[in-house]
Amino acid sequence: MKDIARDLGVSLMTVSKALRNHGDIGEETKRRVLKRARELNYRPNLIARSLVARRSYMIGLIIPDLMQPGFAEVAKGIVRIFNPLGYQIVISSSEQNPNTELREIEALLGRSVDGLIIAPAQVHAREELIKKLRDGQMPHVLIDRMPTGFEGHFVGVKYEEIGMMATEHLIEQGCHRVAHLRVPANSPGIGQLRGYRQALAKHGLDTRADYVVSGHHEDSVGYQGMRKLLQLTSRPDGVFCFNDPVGAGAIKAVLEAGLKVPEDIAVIGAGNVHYSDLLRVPLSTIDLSSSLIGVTAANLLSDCIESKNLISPRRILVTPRLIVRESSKRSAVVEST
Amino acid sequence: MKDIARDLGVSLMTVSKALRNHGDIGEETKRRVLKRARELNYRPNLIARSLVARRSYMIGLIIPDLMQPGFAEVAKGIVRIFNPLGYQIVISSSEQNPNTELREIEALLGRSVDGLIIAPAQVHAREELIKKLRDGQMPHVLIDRMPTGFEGHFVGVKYEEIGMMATEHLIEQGCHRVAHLRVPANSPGIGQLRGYRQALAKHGLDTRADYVVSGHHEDSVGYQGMRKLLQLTSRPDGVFCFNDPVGAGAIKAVLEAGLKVPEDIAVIGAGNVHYSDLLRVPLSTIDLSSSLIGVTAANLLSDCIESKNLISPRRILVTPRLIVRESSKRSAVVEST
DNA sequence: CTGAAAGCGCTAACAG
DNA sequence: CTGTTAGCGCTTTCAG
Repeated sequence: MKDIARDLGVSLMTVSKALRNHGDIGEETKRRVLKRARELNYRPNLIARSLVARRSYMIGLIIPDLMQPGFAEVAKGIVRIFNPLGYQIVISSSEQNPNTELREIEALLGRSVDGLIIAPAQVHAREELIKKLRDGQMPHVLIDRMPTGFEGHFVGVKYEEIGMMATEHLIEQGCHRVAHLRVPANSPGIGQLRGYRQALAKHGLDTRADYVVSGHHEDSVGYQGMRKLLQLTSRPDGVFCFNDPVGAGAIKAVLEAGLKVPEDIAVIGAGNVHYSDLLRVPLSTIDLSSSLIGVTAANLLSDCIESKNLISPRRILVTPRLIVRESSKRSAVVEST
Repeated sequence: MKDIARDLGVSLMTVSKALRNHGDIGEETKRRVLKRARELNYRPNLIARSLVARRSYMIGLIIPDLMQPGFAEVAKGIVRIFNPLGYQIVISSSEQNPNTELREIEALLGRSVDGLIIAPAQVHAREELIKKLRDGQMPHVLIDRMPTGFEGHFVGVKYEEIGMMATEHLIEQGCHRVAHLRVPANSPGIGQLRGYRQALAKHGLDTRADYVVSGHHEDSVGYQGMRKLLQLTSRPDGVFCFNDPVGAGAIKAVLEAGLKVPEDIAVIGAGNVHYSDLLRVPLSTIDLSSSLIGVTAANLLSDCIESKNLISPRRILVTPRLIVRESSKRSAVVEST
């Protein structure tokens, strides 16, 4: 920049203004500056600009795990909104660890990002997290899980509605003994369980404790949990699974036992991972619109950043969508009976 | 920082040094500074630090698509190496578009990232890309695809070996008519095709043009392509698929036609996406160790950044690994015959 | 329309 | 061990 000014015999300021076409500048001068800049392959130093402008045009994103398809989708949605707006995304992974999460937030704040989007590692967020966010003046939006005690912007899914929708669908397909395979201790899981119970109550069905099986690892709970259910004297005829991988595992267990899906046992998952269509039995599921969550959160955050006066906390819940595939399609059976 | 200095009656420099425990500082003074810093909830401004240190502790990462499981895995590997080293990752998506890619590189350079990891959008990279990277003094590593004419660091997979390995496996399982379903026009695809042909040649089998079916969309080529193959008078008895989704589609088509996998037609994919085990028929595959690619690239880049004198270009090829599941397991059949 | 002065928050290099 | 001086690359403010 100094070089350009020297070469053209004008002041630094003139160049600076020309480069940002900041009004008050001669047409002719501007053209000359721009031309020389291109020749010199000039590239503005965003770091310096950030320092004085107090605006970094960076957004911090913290998620528990990049490889969980849902979060990758969320991230993609966010990138798609912010990149064109001239923002870059700084991504960190909390690895499901609240301490790492806190450390990464700290690092992002130090970088003076313009805003923060966080998918919290835990429902029971450390008080520090809540406090740090509340007291700081950093715009932020939480997504996916809503930690207890948090009062700011939030974008998520109606997890209860997922449970409700899935369970009700099974009931409508003629299931009378609906079980639930779950991974406990996270906000989605709790909401889904609640929805499951509500649906049962609504249709006058019993909630049996042994029909709810919890496991710790997504990978195993579907298969192992289903095997447990199969041993019950009063075997369930429908299973609502926490997510699609669990559902896939459940189907595997049912088929291995020589039973049929959905005739003997109907199965539904949640998340609509894109391969659900290719399973042994195509899996019915509830679509969570993760990408929409990302987009919505990004737009909300962008509003917060632009608007001078702060926006009062908004809670946006995206509506889940039922997707019916083979694994729960019993209506034909019911009709022909 | 100024506040701390004032409060303690010391100079700015003293504070600065204490904060970074930069030798030459009194134990006592240091403790006092650190204490006051904590009280004031001081957080160093990394932007300012970057400006003078000419080191941003940020790494730029550009990938074609966050949602492709392979790239998410790569990204995770990179994050896992760099976060603990105090680096943050700025992520951009090229959306498979060379222009966007160029624009994002430009943006990242402007931010003075310390290094760049790029999974190029195209094999035939724009000359601009090559030139920009070569001429700039920005450390960089390319991954996954190696653009023609590029001469810097590269980390990828031996795509030929994938084709070779998969095809040879099918042959060893007793297949004599091995077909290949592919998505053309990208570097992995070309390498795999070459490996496929080499394997056939090595075992004295014909390469029939109608056994190689190309499609444009991953989602459809597996299913549609397989249907084409099934109509051939001399039907193949083994199919090597470009990746697992294609393989899953192929299996679907075979089963629909009333044939059995692997007895009538054995199928193998590539990529080892984690659900391959849950398909109608568990899919054999070649594991690409995407995570290892990320880790390797990150380590290499980190070396480049640390070392003063530049490292001569390195090409690292990760070795793929055969994973045998139901979809290709015919040996039992062969043995019992 | 153009430019001179001051400073963003921090640090490297040296002098006390 | 501590402090002074200078400046990173850019922008804001205000005076020509």
